[in-house]
Amino acid sequence: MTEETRVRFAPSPTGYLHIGGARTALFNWLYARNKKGTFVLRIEDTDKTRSTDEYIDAILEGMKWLGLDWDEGPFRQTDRFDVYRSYADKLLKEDRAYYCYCSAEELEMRRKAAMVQGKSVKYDGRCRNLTEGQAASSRGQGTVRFRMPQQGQTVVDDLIHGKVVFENEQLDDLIILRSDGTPTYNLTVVVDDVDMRITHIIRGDDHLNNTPKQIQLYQAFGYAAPKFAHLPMILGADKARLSKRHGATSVMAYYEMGYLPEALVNYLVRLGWSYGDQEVFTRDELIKHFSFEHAGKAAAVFNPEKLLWLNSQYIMSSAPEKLAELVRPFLVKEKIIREDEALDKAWLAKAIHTLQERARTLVELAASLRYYIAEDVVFNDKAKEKFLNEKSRDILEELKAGISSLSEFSIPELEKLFKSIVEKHGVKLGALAQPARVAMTGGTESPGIYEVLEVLGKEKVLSRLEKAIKMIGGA
RNA sequence: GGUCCCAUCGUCUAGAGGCCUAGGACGUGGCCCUCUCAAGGCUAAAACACGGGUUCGACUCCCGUUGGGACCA
Repeated sequence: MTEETRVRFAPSPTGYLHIGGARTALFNWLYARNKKGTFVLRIEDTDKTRSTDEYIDAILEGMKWLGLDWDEGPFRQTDRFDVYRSYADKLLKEDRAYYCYCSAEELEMRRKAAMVQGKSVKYDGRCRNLTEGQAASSRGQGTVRFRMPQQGQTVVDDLIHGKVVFENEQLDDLIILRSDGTPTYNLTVVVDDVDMRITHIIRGDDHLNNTPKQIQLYQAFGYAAPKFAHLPMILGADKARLSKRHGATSVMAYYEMGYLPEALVNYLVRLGWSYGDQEVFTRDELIKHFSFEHAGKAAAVFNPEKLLWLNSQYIMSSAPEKLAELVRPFLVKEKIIREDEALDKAWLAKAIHTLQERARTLVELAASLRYYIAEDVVFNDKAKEKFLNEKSRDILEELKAGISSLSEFSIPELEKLFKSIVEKHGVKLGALAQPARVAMTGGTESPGIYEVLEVLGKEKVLSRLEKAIKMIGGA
């Protein structure tokens, strides 16, 4: 019987869920779902000065929006200080760890000296073998260091990079407890991963160099090291690590900009993973096909253009009824409807159906819904000048007359009417469609004119034509 | 500075020695469709960092160089 797969996402609540974190969470989630394993969420909040509850909520919110549900947690490291302490005590008792009384200033000086001499800047082991007497003199304010083996090699078994070999003599006697007794990152992460029985550690490759030290800690505690998968970093256009100055990095900022979570997920997963030539995936396909065999090793540049394209693909293929729900907050935000205003769902879906292949985001969708929903048309000056003038008055009059006497207000009937008017005047369809379009929408870009008219309905169409004709007359 | 990682079009990537005249996608240009804008279709330009090996044969394997990145901080 094979062991259950257990993975975890372990963010520090020192900021919102950002793109890089979301990608790490996503790969963990996909791996867990693919293996029918367990996805654990752990909040690494030991840095009390920078961690806040607000950020914890923000991270959970981001994960929920992306649809990354976890099976256990969220656990908080601040609840577990006693556990870390007991693991450290165990190492101390077994002489796998020792007290170190070197001050931060001394260490800094020696580090600099080592760097100048071109030597490895690791701890020089000064307090490694202090006698009881030597130690007793300053006991109390020391840090606790892990006694790293100095011979042999440590091998990281990585699902993406293969076996990565480190010489143990390069490994530092890392500090596991600070002089105030608080645990350090390398201790908490190993203790938690041991306690939570994590089988696969999937995280950014900025942690690869910490891994051999953690493996040694695992072994000191008497456990076999888990498998690792170190994901490449996500970079900005300038190839520097993605950060605020590259624009939106918070996941929820993409919600605000009108992105669908499916699009972001799809984009993020393709950043460093592929499945042949396929670009667009359903969630089930992602879960089914996901594996580290197709994961890349190289850092990837975040490309907002491609994300936007993917979003437009998802908007195009979404059910209008679903988009109607999703676009609502954006309609409110754009002040197109009031917060308590009800809209006819079927009608809204019909309107959206005409717009979904021209809106790349929900924000754009909301913006173009304005001319369907709002009472007054907002005219674009150039469009008005070009198409609502003396030249178009007669033909618009005729259109208005034709429409009011139409027995059936439908797309085929409207099309017939337009064709006959155009034929009679000996002009191209555009000579009628464009003025009509401006009269209906205020601008020159819209869905097909018959669709626009049909969505608006006879009454609104007639009143907008009336208004346009009046505007021309008054000019 | 030491250690580790990485390297295919501008970007994301396919490629597990002959299938490569290096494929797809985004973006960009052109054409078609067309009532506008989109969508869609067709099409063009665009890459194996460099140098050595190994091999009958290297984008693919090995070594080095260069360049990027991470960690130690």
